[in-house]
This record gives sequence, C-alpha cells and structure tokens, in this order.
Amino acid sequence: MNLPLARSPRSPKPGQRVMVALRHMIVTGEIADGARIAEIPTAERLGVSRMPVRTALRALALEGLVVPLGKRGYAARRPDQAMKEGALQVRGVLEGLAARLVAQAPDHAATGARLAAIIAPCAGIGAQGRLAEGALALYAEANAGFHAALLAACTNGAIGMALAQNDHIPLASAVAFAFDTQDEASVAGLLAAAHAQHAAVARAIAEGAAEAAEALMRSHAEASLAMERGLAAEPVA
Amino acid sequence: MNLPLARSPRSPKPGQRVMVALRHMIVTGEIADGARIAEIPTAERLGVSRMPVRTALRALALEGLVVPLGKRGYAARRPDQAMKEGALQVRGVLEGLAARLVAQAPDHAATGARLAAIIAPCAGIGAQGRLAEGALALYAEANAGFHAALLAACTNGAIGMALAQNDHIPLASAVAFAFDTQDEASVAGLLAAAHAQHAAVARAIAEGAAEAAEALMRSHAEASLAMERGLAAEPVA
DNA sequence: TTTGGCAATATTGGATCCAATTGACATGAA
DNA sequence: TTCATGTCAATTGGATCCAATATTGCCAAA
Repeated sequence: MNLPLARSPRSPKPGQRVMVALRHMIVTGEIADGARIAEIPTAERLGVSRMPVRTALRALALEGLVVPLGKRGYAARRPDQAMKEGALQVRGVLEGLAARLVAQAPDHAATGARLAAIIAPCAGIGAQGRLAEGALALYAEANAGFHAALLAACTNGAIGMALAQNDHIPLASAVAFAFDTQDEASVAGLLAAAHAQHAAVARAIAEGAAEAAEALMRSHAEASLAMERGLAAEPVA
Repeated sequence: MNLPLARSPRSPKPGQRVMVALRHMIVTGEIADGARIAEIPTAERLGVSRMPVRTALRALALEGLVVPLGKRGYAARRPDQAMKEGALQVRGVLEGLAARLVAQAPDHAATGARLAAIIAPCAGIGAQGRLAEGALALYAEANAGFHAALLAACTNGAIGMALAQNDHIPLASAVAFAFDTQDEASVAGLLAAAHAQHAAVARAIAEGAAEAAEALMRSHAEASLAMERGLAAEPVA
C-alpha cells in the first residue's frame, strides 16, 4: 500500500479515494493506533495532493477516527472493543427512543404493519437450525429495511443524526460477514432470534405499547452486543 | 453584515471566523432556510478566500446545519423547533444511559459523591422564590460540571461522541440566557427543581440504583424540554 | 553539567490558479 | 409547437504556491 493506489480504471475521485484509504488503514491497523498522520507524507504515499488529505483528515476528525493534535497534525484513533460495544449500547437507546416515539404516534398501527411487512420475508428463517440459500442476504436486507423504516417513521430527526454519527464507528455493519466464521446452527439460531425480536417490536408498535417497544428494541441491541462479544475475533473491515 | 467582518483587532483566524459567521447567519435566519450557499459569493461576502468557506461548509454539513446539493453547493438547514425538541429527547436518553452505566459501575459510590460535591454550591438555590446575586452563573457552572463529570465517569466513549454531535444543534446551551425573559419567581422555581433533580440523580448513582438513575436523568431532560416549550420565544444564538 | 535562548526547519493554514463536470439556455429540426 | 441537441457559463474540486507559527535541536553561558 506504499504505492499510489490504482487510479487507472475509473478511480472515483481523489477525495473519496483518500477518505476510504485512510479509513481502511486506520481500522486495519496499517496506521498504528496513536500514530501521527501528517499531510505531506500521507499525500505522497497516496499519490494525491495535500488538499484531499486535509479534507479527509478534518472529516475523519469529526467522525472520531483521528484526533487533532493542535499544530502537529492528527493522530490515528482506532476504535477499540470497548468503543464498539459502547456504540452498540448507544444504538440501543437511540433506536429504543425511536421505537417508543413511533409507538406513541397516532399512526402507530400503520407503522407497525409496515414494519411487519418489511420483515415478513424472513418468516421461518433459521428454522430447525438450517439456513436456506440466500438466507443471509435476505435477513440483511430485511434488517436494513426495518431499521431504516423505523427511523423514517420517527419524527425526531435528531435520532437519525446521532445514529449516523454513531455508525461511523466500524463495527456492526459487517456482522453478516463475520457470520461465516460460525457454524450453521449457531447462525440460524441467531437469525431466528433476531427475526423474532423484530417481529415483537413491530407488534408492540402496532399495539401502541410504547414502553414495551422501547424495551424490546433495547433487547435487540443487547443481543447484537452479546453476539459481538461472542465472536471475539477481529471483524473484517 | 455584508461587509468583510472586522478583522482588525486580532481576529482569531479566517477558518474559525467563517465557521462562526456561517453558523450565526444560519441560526439567525440571515441566510434563509433552504437558501443555496455557494462558495464564491460567500467568500467575497466574508472577505476571505474560498478555501475556508469550503472547509467550513463541509464541517457544517457533518454537523447538519447545511445539506449538500450534489454539484450545486449546499443549502442552509436551519434547525426548527421540532429538531430542537428532538435533540433534547436524544440528550435525555444518552445521559440516561450514562447515568445507568455509572450507577452500575463498581465505583458508583465515589462517583455519586463526586457529583454531589459538584452541585453542592447550589444547595438552597431559588429558595423562597428568590435568586441571590450570581445564582444563575453559579447554577450554570454546576450544571456544566455535573454533566461533564457524568460523561467523564462513564466508560462508554460513544456516548460523548453522540452528545457532541447532538450539541451542534443550537438550543440548550443558551438556556441560561433565555432565563432573563422570565420573572424571578419562575426562574427560581426552575433552578430549584433542576438542582433537586441533579441531587436525586447523584443519590441514585451513589446507591447504585441504575434504573432509577436513568429514569431520573431522563426526567431531567424532559424538564428541560418542557422549559424550552414554555418559553416559545426565539432563543438567542 | 544543566539550562535558557536563538535559530532553523518542518508543518499546517490560506490564497490563487487550473481543470472537469454539470446545468441551463438557445437554436434548429421534426 | 415541442423536443432534442449542442454550446456556453457557472460552480465545485484539485493542485501548487506562499505565509505564519510552533517545535526542536544546538550552542553558549552560568
């Protein structure tokens, strides 16, 4: 990675390239945690000008992946396991709040039905400890749709902003990838449990049970946390 | 504000100037909500180069005060009342989580005592509906110290990051300023209530009552929300 | 030997210049 | 009259250049 990254075939844009390259280097440890990151060496290393590096560094600082060092540039800040678990906890309370608000809204029944429809294709997933073909992709899509719909139904825009910030910490977006390190039965059980939790949340929202919806949503996040702790291995980037 | 802002006497730096200037213009409505913000006119208007403007716009985009418009620059996004109330709700659940975690930690007794000591100077504040000289400043300092100490005692760094993002929405940092629009008795009552809530949270943490600490912290935020709703007038920047 | 001051260098931030992409407008043809 | 196409202009993104500043290393003096 010391050579200028391949830019021959339609490389998107220097800015985006630098952004993803630095992110990758930090989370993979290619740039050690706490190591200083200066503009000029980084720019030369990536084969671009200093400007995109500067832009990317400021953006990453707002994301928390680097910390400003006054006049001495930035330092890499690789999120550790504690930070990842903390981010999952934060996700839990934020989505719990979203679930509560949605359940309290006048149209909670419609929202619950919509959420139930989104996860409907996952009915029976992981039954008998077996996984059908494409079950992982099916769940991943339903999962993303569920959480996105919940956020969209919520009138509180601050939750979405906080979650966007929170998701900058690389952790859970790759759970699907980490799955293949587990045996089929375990994965099937996890998926079945997750689907059941989704269904329970949708039901609570449909019934307007705000407190229950919040508690269930939190449990769902706690389950992710336990899962994350279970596979202690280094998650893929 | 159409002229280059005064830079004669030790103006800090162009970058910071542009940042605060744009923030001010957006929250005060000098730049209308939804109005396009181009680099060149803004740079000329502020008497600086395009570069600090570009930097500031990207930063403000990550803060949520402007939204990117593809290749056509950015649009101002003034947070409305709903967004402010949403941010207060988010603050409530995040600090509630922090209180719960702190109360669950092994050293919860020491933390509770420390928090109690921080707010101790406010004992008896607002009693009999009267405010002593400098009571507002006293409370503001204790309030800031309380929340900062709670965050510092919490091992979950993601909470602090999410709160930092949340605090970009201008609202609650100026509650002390908004106070002077109220009569003395009302303010005294609010301060007394807020202090009592702080004390209750500190006590719950000291006792290790995690659920109670979280609920109390949420109530505290909800009180701020009600207060914010009470003074519906435009808060100062 | 240690400390303080000075100078040199490295590094960030800002300004100007250049290129590329996109949106809008006008003109011509169907 | 309307739609499509081509050209032009405006605006953003990137690169290079310049200035300001802090840090660090070295030397001299106590």
